[in-house]
Amino acid sequence: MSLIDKTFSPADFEQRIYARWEAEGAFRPSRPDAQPFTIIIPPPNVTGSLHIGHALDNSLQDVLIRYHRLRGRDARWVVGTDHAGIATQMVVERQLAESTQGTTRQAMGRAAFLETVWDWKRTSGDTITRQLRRLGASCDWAHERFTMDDGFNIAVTRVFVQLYNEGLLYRDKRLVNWDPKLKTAISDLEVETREVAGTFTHIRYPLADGVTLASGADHIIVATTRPETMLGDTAVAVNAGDARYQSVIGKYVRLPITGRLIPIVADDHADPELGSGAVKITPAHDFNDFEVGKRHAMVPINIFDADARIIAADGIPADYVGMDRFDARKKVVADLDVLGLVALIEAKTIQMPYGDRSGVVVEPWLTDQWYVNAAELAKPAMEAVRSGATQFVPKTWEKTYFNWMENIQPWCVSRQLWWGHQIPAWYGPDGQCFVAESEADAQALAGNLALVRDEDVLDTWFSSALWPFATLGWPDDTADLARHYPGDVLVTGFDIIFFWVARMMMQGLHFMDGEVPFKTVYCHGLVRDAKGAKMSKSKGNTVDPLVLIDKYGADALRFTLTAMESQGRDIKLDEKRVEGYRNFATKLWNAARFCEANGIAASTSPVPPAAGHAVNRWIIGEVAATAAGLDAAIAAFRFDAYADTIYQFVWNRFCDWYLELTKPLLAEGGDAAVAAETRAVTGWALDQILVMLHPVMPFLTEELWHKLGQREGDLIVAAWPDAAALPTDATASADIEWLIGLISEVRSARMELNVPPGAKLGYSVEGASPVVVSRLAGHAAAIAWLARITPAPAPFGGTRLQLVHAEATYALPLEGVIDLAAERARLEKARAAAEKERDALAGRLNSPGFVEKAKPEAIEKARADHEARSAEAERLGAALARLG
RNA sequence: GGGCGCGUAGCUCAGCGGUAGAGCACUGCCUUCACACGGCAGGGGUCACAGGUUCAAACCCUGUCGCGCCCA
Repeated sequence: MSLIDKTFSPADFEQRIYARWEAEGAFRPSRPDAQPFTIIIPPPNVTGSLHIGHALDNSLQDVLIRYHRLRGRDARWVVGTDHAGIATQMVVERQLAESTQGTTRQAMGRAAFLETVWDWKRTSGDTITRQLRRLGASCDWAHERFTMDDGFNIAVTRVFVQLYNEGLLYRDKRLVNWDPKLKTAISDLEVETREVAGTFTHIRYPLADGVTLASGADHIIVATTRPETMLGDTAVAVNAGDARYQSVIGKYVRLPITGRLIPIVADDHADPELGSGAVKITPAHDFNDFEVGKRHAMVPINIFDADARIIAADGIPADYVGMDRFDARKKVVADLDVLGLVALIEAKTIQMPYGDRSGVVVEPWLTDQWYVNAAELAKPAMEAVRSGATQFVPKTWEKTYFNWMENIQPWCVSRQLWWGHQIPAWYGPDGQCFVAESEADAQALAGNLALVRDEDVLDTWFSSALWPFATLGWPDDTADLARHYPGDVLVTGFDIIFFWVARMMMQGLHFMDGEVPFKTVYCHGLVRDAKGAKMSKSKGNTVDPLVLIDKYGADALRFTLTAMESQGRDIKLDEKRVEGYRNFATKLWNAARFCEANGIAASTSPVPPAAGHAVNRWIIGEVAATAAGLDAAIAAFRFDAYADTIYQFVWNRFCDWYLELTKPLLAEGGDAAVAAETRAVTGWALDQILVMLHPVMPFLTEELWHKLGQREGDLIVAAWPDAAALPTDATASADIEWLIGLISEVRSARMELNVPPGAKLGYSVEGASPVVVSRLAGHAAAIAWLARITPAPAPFGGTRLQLVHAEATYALPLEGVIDLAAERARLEKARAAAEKERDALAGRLNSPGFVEKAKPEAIEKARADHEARSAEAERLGAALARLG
């Protein structure tokens, strides 16, 4: 047995312990007959590093995995990383730009660029997985996956081809959100709408052919936040019911600058209440206008290239061509102004779409892209949640899920990037499309046509959506799949319900014969700084979990995040909390040192030792209650309750009372049998603490587990206490609660009267029931040790400290130094409190309706409490009377 | 505009129908033979506001005010 060091220093053992667990395969012990418990990790970006959000997400998952592993289940935490298409490609491109050569991917070519990304993945790809190990995450590393490994590539291709053949995935020309910086299409979800200060430009469009409005005006005023798009206008729309414009429907306006004639059409999109009631229609660059254009069979006029620069479209003057969209905007307004056509420019807060990765304004742009029929796939995904096959925790997120799913749009899955799964589609010379799992298969479909493969790759989330089954070997029919699909719980942030959770639901149900990918989705909140601000690098308020781990230990960080996780609410992380839980770890460490120094060692059995002494019987019952509380917390996904329950037990019960109450029992000269029993029970209880705390503080508990004695195996695979099977003793419990109450009363009274802490006093007791008399005798040593009072029968009266506890009155002589006024004040205060409660209870008992309508337990309790408070008030009154 | 959530001790949060809780912070005492990253004791809350339901409301219902998030 090794001695427990005087100082608790987590850095000394955390990494050593983790390495041993991993080397021994402890994260996934062979349990072929056990019920599986499966969690799939939200795969972190392969080139990322661990941020505090990961720390939270993975701490919670590890708590669940370790708990169920301790409960004997075949716990498997499926792990791996995501290739993170756009994010990774951006990182590598930035590096290329900043490198000495200052090159670009276009200059390198696709093959060379991809080789560079793979190199980067190989060199930095294990950063995050190393950091997850520092956190203590007990993942199944032996089967680590990557969304671009060979097996995953097969799965992605299979899914793409099958969805295509089922008509659920198709190529279409429609407006997409185009990111002119990244030069790729992005999905609706990757667009974030921001409110920015902009302008609303009112433009006069001259009516052609001499027609006029009802007002006599020779022009129509339209207003726009994006004047440059007028170069691509194909119509002006007015509402059919708008009297102002009746006369011009079907007529034309002469579009300024371009000189084109465009029709005035009637369409409900034009709202008479808004602005002039007339709107310009640019089908190629506005989602609403695109729909208007379709209704009126207009041919959209695209005015931008991929960089959002003006192209030589119909009627656009040559001096505009090649101009950036924002420069073009200024020029359009200037040119219109020269023509006298700018009616008004007003400042206005406008909603602008931005690319979430690039941060530039997204352009609606007409291109050919691949789409998934999400609305169709969403049907079973919604039904699965409605039926309860998959449940969200907290339940409120189900509403969010339904709300989005019910309004789901076609999912644009093609990206004009290089890093990712290249789309398995080939084109013939005339654009004929062949979708197949391999070029050979495509060629077989195409016959003799020369084929060219689609250049684009798939949205990263397309592959992430397959994570719950592709990681388990799909499309092969594997044993892993049979055993671990569906997963038990998915733990993730609410912010990726749409991106990821919903899509896993859709793909999982579709490709796994209607089986959901997971039974429960636990959504946690965001980690914010201590003041509640969102953490961001630009604000400089980020907290690096590894810095906290270095400073306080991984266990303290894990405990903090677990304790602060109360069902989905955002976490405001204050380093003081981490410090506090490090102190808790230290407390337990020192308690274990104390045990070791007192000859208390590892217990040999999960069954509690036979115990006769009340304090020992009591602590065994307390362990049972704690285990039951922890079981309930896990069942309800109350991580905060889990942390709180074990914290209170360890510190406020085990350390503060049990270890203190048993000190006299272990003292020299005591009953050897009782001492032996106490050592055995203490060792057992400490073992149970280590087991019960292990899911949250795995390193510290494993270290102590071995320091306390020879073990057959590691704590990580030890046995969780069976709460229902542990003996509880109500009598012993009442006994010890009485004892704790008495000691607390005595201490409190001593403090209030400034009795020197070390002073030992005698006491007399009056009104003690036989039970109390026997308890006073039985616990005399503990009372002497902790309350510093010993029996010294003496007549009541005179200058004594008096206190009332459990219907008995105790009197402690103070050798004449008692401050009578202070003692009187103390007793008065206690009596007033007792009387106040007594009266409140009487009021309730006498109030009409209470006795007739309240629950019997409530009435019973009120009566008992009333009686106790009355008796207490009387005894305190008697004590006051004796003071004189 | 639609939806969701939150306003409880100085701070961060539990509690969600039967006498207001925790951690931190604060005050006092204690270098007592596990622990000063500690021990013991203590102060501090008209549970945002206004109505309603109930024998009983921090808790349920309605409304108001304030704050946050998501979607359009």
